[in-house]
Amino acid sequence: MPRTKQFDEKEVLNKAMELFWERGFHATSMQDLVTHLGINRASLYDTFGSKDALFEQAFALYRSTGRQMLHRFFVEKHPVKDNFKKLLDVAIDEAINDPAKKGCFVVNVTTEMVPGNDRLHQVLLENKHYVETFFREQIQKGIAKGEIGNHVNPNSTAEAIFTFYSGLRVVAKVEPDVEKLQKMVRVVLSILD
Amino acid sequence: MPRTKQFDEKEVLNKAMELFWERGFHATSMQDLVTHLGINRASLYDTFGSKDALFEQAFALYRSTGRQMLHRFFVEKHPVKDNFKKLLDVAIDEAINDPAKKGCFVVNVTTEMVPGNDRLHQVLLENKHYVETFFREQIQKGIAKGEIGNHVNPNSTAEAIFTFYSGLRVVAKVEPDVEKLQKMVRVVLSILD
DNA sequence: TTTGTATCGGAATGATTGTTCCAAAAAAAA
DNA sequence: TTTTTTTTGGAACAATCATTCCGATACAAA
Repeated sequence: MPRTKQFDEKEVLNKAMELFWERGFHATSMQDLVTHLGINRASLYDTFGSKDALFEQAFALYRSTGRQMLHRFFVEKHPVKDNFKKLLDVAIDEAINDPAKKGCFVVNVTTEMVPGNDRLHQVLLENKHYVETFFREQIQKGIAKGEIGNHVNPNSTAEAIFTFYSGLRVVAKVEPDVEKLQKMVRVVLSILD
Repeated sequence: MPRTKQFDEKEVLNKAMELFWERGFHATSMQDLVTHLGINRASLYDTFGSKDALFEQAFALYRSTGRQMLHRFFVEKHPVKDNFKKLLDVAIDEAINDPAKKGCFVVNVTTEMVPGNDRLHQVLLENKHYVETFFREQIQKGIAKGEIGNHVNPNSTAEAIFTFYSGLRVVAKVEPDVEKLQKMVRVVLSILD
């Protein structure tokens, strides 16, 4: 009986994610969204609820796809350090090739919404622990395989890489210089030696 | 002849800096500023011009005091690595002891205003080069004094520390855990060995 | 004390904010 | 074709946005 939706919900959410990612929560108005998503105001509210709810869903989509990519990078048979290098190299490529200079949505949300939004703060904390745990496990595998010396502290090193990664996505916004960034990554990854 | 100002301009600018630093540009309204600074709306516009101009002045104040602190940390007679450690330790202390969790104003401005504000982007680029140059010079001094091995690349290592520092101030917003942060710093500073 | 000028408090501006509402349109089922 | 349900377009909402304006106030020089 109901009329069919004239737009693809996932497609629209993707566009909303891009806009929030680029401009942030406060600098993106519902009018901007209506214009860029190409759907009606009422449809936007009917489908996603509110600006806050839409933002939350857009951010959830980003983290979800981010985790999928993360797992895709870490190929079991490759040396662990190579996998980390790949992860950082892709971050550099993204920074260089994105004319919009969006950076990392997670980092952007951290600096914009903490303090002020406890709900998102908790999401960010969970995300941090998830990624750090993943990194730690990878380092432990590397140690077990003999690729990484057992003098390396898996916990602190995982946290260090997570932190450096966050910083990389900030500074790459300011100066997206491939060579500088790559040389820098090489220096930092020496903590795995 | 003119009536004397009933407020200290520097004091007011400091309060404006704190508010912008904590909430960011877009989430801080002129009404918020009028309320928190304790001065009149008209006085605010008469003294600082506009919201944009006030923000720019507040951000300039932050960078100015930041540079002063930077130079104060690096005591010539101390080992260079100790000076870097002190810099990062103070960043940790600030993160732990600031209940407002403001983070770093420079990082916040980077993620909020780039892309979108070319003027601030240029300021951020200049700031990056300034700090990186300072770091590089310190590392070169360390090498000259024999404290740091000459296999260390001053340029890339300076950039790496700048990047890690930026990341530190992001993740410390999410999880201000002293011990974790300190252990992490120790790991990263091993790139100077 | 008078005069001239800048500050002050607060109202008023027009634009934009997020959100709601409603009549019209459209599509699937009867 | 008729009925039913939802989407759609756009107007309308009150609140808030940055900014301006003005009469009243207050202070320093004359």
